[in-house]
Amino acid sequence: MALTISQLAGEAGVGVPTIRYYERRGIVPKAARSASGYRQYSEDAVRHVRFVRSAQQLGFSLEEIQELLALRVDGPSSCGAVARKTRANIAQIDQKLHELERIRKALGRLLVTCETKRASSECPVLHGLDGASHA
Amino acid sequence: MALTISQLAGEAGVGVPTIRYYERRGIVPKAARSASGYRQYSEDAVRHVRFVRSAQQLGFSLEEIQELLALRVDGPSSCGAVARKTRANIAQIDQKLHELERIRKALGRLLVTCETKRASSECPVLHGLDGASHA
DNA sequence: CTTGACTCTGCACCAAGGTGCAGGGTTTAT
DNA sequence: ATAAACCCTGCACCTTGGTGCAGAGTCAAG
Repeated sequence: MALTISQLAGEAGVGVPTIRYYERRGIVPKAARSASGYRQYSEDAVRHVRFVRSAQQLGFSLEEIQELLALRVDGPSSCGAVARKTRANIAQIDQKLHELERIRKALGRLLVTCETKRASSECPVLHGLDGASHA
Repeated sequence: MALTISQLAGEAGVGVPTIRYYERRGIVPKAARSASGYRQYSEDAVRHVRFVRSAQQLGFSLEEIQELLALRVDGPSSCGAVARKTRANIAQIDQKLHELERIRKALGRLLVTCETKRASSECPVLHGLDGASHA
């Protein structure tokens, strides 16, 4: 027996409009319709939407996920392509990690200044920010 | 002598519309005007905009920057408040770091599977994503 | 005194991933 | 049989940090 859109949404952990949005975007195939025009889904659809959410949690954009799904249709022959995309994503994440660490260090330095030079007339954090563009 | 908006933008390393946008948002005070209605800026404005850019680079949103600027007006007495905000930002960044590391590990695991089990009929990356929501 | 570069205002638009609403039809439970 | 809860479509709107454009006025150089 088929699932309604809200059942699918519930199973997959997303909102109802999100499913319709995915369908419009082509991320999920167009659903079959009942006589009265209601969308009907199989268990496969649940797995499909869960796949999308999982990939999103791993930092893939919807556009990238669409590409991954297209590769999946091509079968195991495209495994190498998927691996390549995954490696590219890892590289992107590493870059974000470095950037965040840079920021963290800069903020940490500001805090240390703040605690050691509390007596000065200017707040060292705000003062430090004035010239931080060279960081 | 006063700076024009494009001179300010050039000095501060932003675009001209960005300055007007900051003014609309209240992130930069309303500029004085010449007889013909042109905005006039002092060197202080350059420092002000640079402050905004620096804080942005440190991961503060424009809304947070607005709060920081408001604190600055209150003088050094609010240094503690600034430090508190900075600490909150560091905590937020640490959370992002953990999240990215979690993602990185998951992607790395998928890749390893991909390389060791290449022979299987399903691409392990795509297969792995199906259930990755429990990660 | 004209030409080109600059400025003004207000409005619309962009990414990304949705969310919300109006106005109508359907299904389910009581 | 009727009310609640669900579904449909299409459209507008939200976030954040801007960007682009049209139409009009202004400033500096030649």
